[in-house]
Amino acid sequence: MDTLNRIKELERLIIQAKKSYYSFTDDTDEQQLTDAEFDLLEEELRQLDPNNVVLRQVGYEDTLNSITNKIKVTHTIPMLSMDKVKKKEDLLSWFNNKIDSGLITDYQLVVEPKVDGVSGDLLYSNTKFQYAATRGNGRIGLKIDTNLIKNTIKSTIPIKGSEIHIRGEFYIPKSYNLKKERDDYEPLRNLCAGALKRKEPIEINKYIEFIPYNIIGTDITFDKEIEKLELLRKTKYPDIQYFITKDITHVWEYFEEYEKSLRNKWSFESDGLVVVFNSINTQKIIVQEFGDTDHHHKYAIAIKPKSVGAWSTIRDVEFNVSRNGRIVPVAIMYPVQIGSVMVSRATLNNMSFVKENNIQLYDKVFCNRTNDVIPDIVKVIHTTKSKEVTIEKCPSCGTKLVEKGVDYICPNHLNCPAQIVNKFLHWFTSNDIKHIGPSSIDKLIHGGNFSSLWQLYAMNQNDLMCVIEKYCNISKDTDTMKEFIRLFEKSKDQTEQDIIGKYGIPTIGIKMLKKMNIYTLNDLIKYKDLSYMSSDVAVEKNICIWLNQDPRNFDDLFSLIKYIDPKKKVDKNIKKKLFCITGALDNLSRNDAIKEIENKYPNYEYSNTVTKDVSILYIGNDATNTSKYKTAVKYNIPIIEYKSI
DNA sequence: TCCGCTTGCCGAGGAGCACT
DNA sequence: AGTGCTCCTCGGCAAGCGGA
Repeated sequence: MDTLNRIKELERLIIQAKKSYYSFTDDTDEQQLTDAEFDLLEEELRQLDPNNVVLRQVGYEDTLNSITNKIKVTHTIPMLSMDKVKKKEDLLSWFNNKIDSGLITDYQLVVEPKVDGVSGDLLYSNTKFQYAATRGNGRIGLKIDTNLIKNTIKSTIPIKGSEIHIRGEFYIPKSYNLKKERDDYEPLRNLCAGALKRKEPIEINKYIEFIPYNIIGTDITFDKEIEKLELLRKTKYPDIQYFITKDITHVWEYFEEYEKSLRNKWSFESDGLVVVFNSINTQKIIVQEFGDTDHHHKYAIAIKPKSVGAWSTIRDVEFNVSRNGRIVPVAIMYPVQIGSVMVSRATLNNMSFVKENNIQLYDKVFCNRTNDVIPDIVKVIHTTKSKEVTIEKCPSCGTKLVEKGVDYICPNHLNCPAQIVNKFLHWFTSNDIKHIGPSSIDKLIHGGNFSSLWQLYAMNQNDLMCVIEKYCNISKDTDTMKEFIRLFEKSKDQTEQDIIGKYGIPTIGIKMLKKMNIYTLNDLIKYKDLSYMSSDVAVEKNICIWLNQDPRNFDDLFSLIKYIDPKKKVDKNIKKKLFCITGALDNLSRNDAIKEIENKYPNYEYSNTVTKDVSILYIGNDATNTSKYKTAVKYNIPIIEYKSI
């Protein structure tokens, strides 16, 4: 068998093994591979084809979505988005801010179009095409079926290197629309995104083009940004026209030229210009000196044109209830065409926003789409019919609303159906559990009388499937059900910290927990102490409020963790935390108590004595006179009654 | 500036359902 | 068994607000 066939064979075996590992059929005919056998297959494939897509998939479980047949791909270098400016002075301050640091000697800037399409990453290995992937969330994208865009993809490029990533934009040229009447113009970006998701190509797929703007690869380095663009010309993909200057004011003049005429001349739709320092060394200096944010580099910026808008009238105001009870007003407008889409809704953020901007029902409003995406009301004119927007009761449960900061809040946090639905939804989305959306959750909660997430985790798999089948209209034998169950099971495999972070305590996400060194419920409960109500640290106060608001808050999270039982999954990076015990415990020996705690909290370790390093002191009866207790008080170490765990 | 939280429109396709 | 309609969900493009 030749190498190529063996590679195909290995791909097939590995994918199949991953699939059967995660399917829940009783298909005993199929022989299951042992882990070792599986590893051997992977190793062999790695030898033959180090960059094979099958090896790059995110863990076994994310390999293949059985419904869409999409494979996840990790971007080892994230595909970041870009910071934006709209005004000349903002562009100047971005530039001057860098120059004023005194570290930059090369002022050259490269200006290029920001093509409005779907971002993509093409991987080439030793000149041969391997795969194309979407940007996804910047870190994990989806593989694109390149059968859909056979004409678009060049199978080889004359650039050597074992791993060459070509980054650019998939787009449909404007000429596609120009053949039509203006009223029939189609939204090209959406159309392109849709076409890339198809199972079978259609006519429109032939129009899709790819224009590269960045190249990242092993064994290649550049001194200048434009060297990348010049090298990319060799790929025979369409090339980006760029403008180069040392003078930032010329950049703005070029932008004005862009708005006036260039934009119309180009064959693709664009949503602004990209400005980047030409010298790669300068880029590096900026990264070192100014860092990166989560989303973008600071050595590049996008200049965005004013967004287009249109007039409409608010015909209604809808009130959404968020998972934390915040009331969010949304303007419902008579549908109006903006660009190539119809807009009928725009958020009004909160009731203070409505009042401060004097927005009323039946007002005439000018609606933008910020950066041509999100509808946004920017001008308001009252009419004779205009009427003040008011709300007193929760639209979901009827509870009287209370004012809190800029928001109106429904205080019925535990029983308000809308809040429960959104809590479920937040958990499902943050855990990447798919196929159960708002509507299904609504039916689950109303029909099935569910009110807490732990109730789902307390069920066995078959009962869960029955419930989902009954209330969410998904039959047991469908791919959707299998995929849902797979993802649901996967959600059990995470640390206690992950669970707390995703659970949705107001203002507390995973990053915040890490910052605060909260790993477990044990770390969390210490904030129940009412002294944190006056804490200067807002998040401490928030946790304190949440814990004391209603004891059922904690009980609910506690039950969820109990049923998920995350003790198997311990983050190895966590330094063990020390705990100590003092005082007599009812019906329990000291040793049993230690075992119990260590079992429950695998990152906790018993310490004989109370030192500064001890994180928690558990106390039993009559413990307040012990020296351990006094030392703990002295060092400000949290003291918790053993009973409370 | 970071983090959490909230918002909209579009096309593709899975799945249920009523009807032939 | 096949067809068309409808509901639902996903993933593509994202930004703005508020608090610290």
